[in-house]
Amino acid sequence: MILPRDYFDRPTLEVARSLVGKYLVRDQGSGLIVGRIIEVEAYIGTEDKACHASKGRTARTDVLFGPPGHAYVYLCYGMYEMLNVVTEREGFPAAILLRAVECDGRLIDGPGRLTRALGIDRRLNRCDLTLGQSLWFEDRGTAVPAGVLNSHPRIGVEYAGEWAHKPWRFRLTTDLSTSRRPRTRLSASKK
DNA sequence: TATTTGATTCTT
DNA sequence: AGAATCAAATAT
Repeated sequence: MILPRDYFDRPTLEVARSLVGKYLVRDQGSGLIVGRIIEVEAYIGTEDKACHASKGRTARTDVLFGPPGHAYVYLCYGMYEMLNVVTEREGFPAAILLRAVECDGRLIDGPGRLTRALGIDRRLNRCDLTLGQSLWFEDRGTAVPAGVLNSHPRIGVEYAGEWAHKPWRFRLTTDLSTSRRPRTRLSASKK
């Protein structure tokens, strides 16, 4: 079942937690790429200094203020495309960053790697993700067992002051994901 | 108009 | 510890 717009029209933390374990499906015309969502981060409102919408409504952040269920794709560090899905009612800016998926038994760990693996770039910015075209989310009925969903502080947002340590990153504990965690994470703790 | 800085990843 | 690489934000 394709996740409909109503699914994303809810409190962002609720959507983020429930999105882990769901599936991200990419259609580029030559077969589907399906990834089970392992890790996401929530960015919520203009108060959240880590959220791009904290800078106000600009050409870049406009999509965050729009209706839920749309893609927010932007370039980071000059080389990595970041995929987000917009949440909450129109007028309230919030989104969820897709950080890791499991694809054909392989862990694709990192938002830049994820978009590269699925062939996602800024051309998909503002696309409706509830139509079942190009890119969408699916609930395949697989339940996430209790106790395997952990929350952590978000990555790379040390500049965000008190907002930096909010536990708005959600990650599934799997055999795959526990094997190769840290390192790139530690380097992000620099100023 | 110029400089700084990231929702990162890969190499040394 | 540093490079790669660029658009948006901020300073000038």
